[in-house]
Amino acid sequence: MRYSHQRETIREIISSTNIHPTADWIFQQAKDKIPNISLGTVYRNLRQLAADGAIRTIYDGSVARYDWNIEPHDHLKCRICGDIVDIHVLSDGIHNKVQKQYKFEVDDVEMNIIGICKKHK
Amino acid sequence: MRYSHQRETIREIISSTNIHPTADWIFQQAKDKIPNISLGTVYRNLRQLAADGAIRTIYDGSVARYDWNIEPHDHLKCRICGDIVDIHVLSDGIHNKVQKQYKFEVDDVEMNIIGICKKHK
DNA sequence: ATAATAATAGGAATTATTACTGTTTATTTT
DNA sequence: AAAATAAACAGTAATAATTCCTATTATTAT
Repeated sequence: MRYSHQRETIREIISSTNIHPTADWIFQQAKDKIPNISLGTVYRNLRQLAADGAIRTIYDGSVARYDWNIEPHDHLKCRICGDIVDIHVLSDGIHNKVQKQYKFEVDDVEMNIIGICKKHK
Repeated sequence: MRYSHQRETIREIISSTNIHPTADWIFQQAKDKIPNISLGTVYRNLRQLAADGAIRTIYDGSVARYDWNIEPHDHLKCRICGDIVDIHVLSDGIHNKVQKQYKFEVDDVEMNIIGICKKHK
């Protein structure tokens, strides 16, 4: 993958936040640094970075969000404020259990816990 | 919620399969029974049935699928054939752990395990 | 410095989903 | 049983997220 200023900018934007931004949020931020960057460029690079394992794609309902944290972890999503927080609750045990019990080769485990965060209850 | 023939047909179609169908698949099936049913009707009823707790909405990447199984359970998704299978691996322990550790009121836990099923490895 | 080609901007196209509107139909009231 | 009410409908337009296309630009190897 050849170097590109646009891609590096996108990578930096994602790395700088914990909000698990959408493509459009990233696009808005990127425009401050590269005024004529296009949305297609953002999407193409997000796809490439994810394929490359540099970032992780997470799904919030049906909209894609991006996470710089590529370590195995889970998400807590508040249905009042929409905040998504990284947590780690899943043990590696599940990975092995599924592998054996269902003869299923596990590549990725995505767990999203939806509810109400402490600020809103 | 007033009775409707369309809604009952949609409910039956979902109940009759384990493939976790998309709205469009349900629409195609429904047309065999009600030739002039419209896609909007399918979407409206899916939303109502889900809000009512009669069916569950699951997200396969960014497309919505529907599941008649409303008991707590998890999903195994094969990235070769796309099949989604219901499993139950998550203990209630996680629910309680999150509740206490993060003071987060858990409503729903969605876990999707992505990998390769035994037919394809 | 030049050639080869990956990446870009800008816009059109696609896909999934929701919103709108005049009509139909299930239920309630008379 | 007929009339009134409003929920649900079909058909279509609109929206949102994402991908595709094409002529141009930028990076890298020679």
